[in-house]
Amino acid sequence: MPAKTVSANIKDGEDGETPDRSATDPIAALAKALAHPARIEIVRILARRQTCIGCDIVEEIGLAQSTTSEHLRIMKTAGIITGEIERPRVCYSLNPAALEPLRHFLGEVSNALAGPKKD
Amino acid sequence: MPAKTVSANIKDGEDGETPDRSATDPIAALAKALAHPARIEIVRILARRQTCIGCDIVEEIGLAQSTTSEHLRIMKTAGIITGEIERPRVCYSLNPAALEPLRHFLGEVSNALAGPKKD
DNA sequence: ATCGTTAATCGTCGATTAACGATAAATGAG
DNA sequence: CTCATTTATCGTTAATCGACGATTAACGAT
Repeated sequence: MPAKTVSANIKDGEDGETPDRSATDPIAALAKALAHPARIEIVRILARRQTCIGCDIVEEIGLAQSTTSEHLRIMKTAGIITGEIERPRVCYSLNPAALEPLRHFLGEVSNALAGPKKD
Repeated sequence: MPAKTVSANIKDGEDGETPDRSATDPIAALAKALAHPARIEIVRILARRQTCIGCDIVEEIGLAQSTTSEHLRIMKTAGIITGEIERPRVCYSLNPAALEPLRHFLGEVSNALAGPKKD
């Protein structure tokens, strides 16, 4: 049995059974950025008060400042939030557009079983 | 499996700052179950051919059988897929309803910034 | 110039994840 | 019964994650 690793078989546009993760990786990356209760909570906070927030997030989620900063960094990297510097504060805002690929994916999945008679 | 989440190491009744992750945890758990390219790919496969699949998934995603089985287990635990035993095979199916909380959450987030005319 | 506030970063530690091979269980075929 | 097929599970290893405290950087105010 040819055991191929997930990353090893992504070489070029070779034929055969190249799983083509180029489309699935961004979705997984988005899901990963949301895969923590504290980060979901942060998104909720930012959705509630769409005005930028500073260190209030730290207090509200009850984790250490450094830990919270790390969660913010992860979501900033994923594009889910943006941080506008306003020394010495940073105003965080939600960027819902970044979540669109994930939303679209979930919609596709639901549709696939709802009406697969389409061609 | 989620031994200690954020809410686990927060003392209760300390200063009345209980973040209440009871609503965010399920969302994060769903995101976590999707937070891997191979699992996204599996969902895609099952959405494409809504008929149950067996070991074809193993071939299609190109990972070892044991690794694939683990990914299937994770998504089964999250309720995203179901596995009907049909010895010696297992027919996997998608359960889109399980993704509803995550879909709803993403919708809420988008709406929050689209129409925050409420106060 | 010094202090206070706010964020980001570094280093560390324990827990979890992801991957694999090997093995076991269950069943249909010969 | 024996073999082939398919899946789940065990044990292991390397990598990543999540949390924290301590430190640093950048300002505004005194």
